[in-house]
Amino acid sequence: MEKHESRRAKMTKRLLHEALMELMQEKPFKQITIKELCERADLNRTTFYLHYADQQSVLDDIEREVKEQTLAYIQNVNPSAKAVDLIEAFLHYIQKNEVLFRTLLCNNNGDDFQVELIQYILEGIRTNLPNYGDPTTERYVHTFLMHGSVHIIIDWIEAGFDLPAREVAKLCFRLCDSVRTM
Amino acid sequence: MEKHESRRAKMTKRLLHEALMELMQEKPFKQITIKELCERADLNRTTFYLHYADQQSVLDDIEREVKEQTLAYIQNVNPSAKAVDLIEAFLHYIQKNEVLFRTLLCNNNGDDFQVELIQYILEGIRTNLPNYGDPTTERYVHTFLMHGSVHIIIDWIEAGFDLPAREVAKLCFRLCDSVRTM
DNA sequence: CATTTTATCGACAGCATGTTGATATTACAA
DNA sequence: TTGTAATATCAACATGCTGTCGATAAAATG
Repeated sequence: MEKHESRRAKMTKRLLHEALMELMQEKPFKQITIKELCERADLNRTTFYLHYADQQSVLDDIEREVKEQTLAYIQNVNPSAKAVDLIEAFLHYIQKNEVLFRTLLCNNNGDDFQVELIQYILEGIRTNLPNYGDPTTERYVHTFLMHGSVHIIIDWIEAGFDLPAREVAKLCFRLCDSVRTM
Repeated sequence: MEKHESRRAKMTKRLLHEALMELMQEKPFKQITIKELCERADLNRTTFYLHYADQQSVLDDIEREVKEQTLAYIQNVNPSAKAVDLIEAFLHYIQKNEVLFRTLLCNNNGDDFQVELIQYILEGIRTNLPNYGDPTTERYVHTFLMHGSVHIIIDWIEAGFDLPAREVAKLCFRLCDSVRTM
């Protein structure tokens, strides 16, 4: 009775995850009701409450999984690779899971997943940041670089990958570098 | 009968605006109900539906007003001022209306007001952007600079204005400039 | 097979929603 | 000032989603 709590339960959660992702491609997250989510997942509404409190909890769960899987993917890349190569690997991973990332990143669901994910990834990659002596200035520069990079990636997804991943990775790298040597 | 549709109506809308801003300082926008909003504004719920369809419409109205007023303020600054001075004027305006901007900018209400406002303002100010020949690259650089600047400003508000407005303006300007000469 | 977990079902009260019709109040204009 | 149109109020109603309950059925484990 250690793991069999997770035989059917995992399947149920998976059904809810898939149903939510489907619905999020059809309408804004705020408009999705629990009732509707259960109908799509073909589950009784009572069952929902055995696993989640509300829609946001389901989304949180999905986002947590995606973060973990993405980081795992990046870490499997040759760890001696340069920063720009790691960014490129990240972008390739996004391309391979286009619908997933488009759904999660390319609209404002009211949470901070956009920044959280990419910050999570980019901070693992983090190249040396500029050192201005003043920690306040450094904090602002860091904010600037992070959010700038985040939105390049989001725009890239929204534009249907109109540049090769390598070009985007190089551009991000150059932009951050130009600030470092400012 | 041309403008008297707006004598009491304007007041009603103003009450709703104020009530919403109050509530948004107390809880996330998503949790605010129409019923609650009307109670706070001391208005009958039926009256609400004479003016707005839902909470988001009220917020849209507020955001539109703030955009207009902010732009008007910026445009009253000496138009021969340098870009960095216009940015500084913008930041001073934010400081003078701290609660307002903190409420509207410093949480994810699920709309795109953050970017819209600041992009709206900064594009009026727009200093020459780098010219790379390639319009796609230019678009990405523009995205990078805009969102980077937006979030410096948001962080600055959240940090309780821990730098003088002039310093933040200069920092934004320098960061954008370092990219232009990249 | 027996036990525990998980899923289903029907039902329920609670609450916010959006609308309606009747009525009162307000603002403006003649 | 008074009449008229616009607004605001009020009570009421049907509707839909919510969260919870108890009882039951199905499924997984050992």
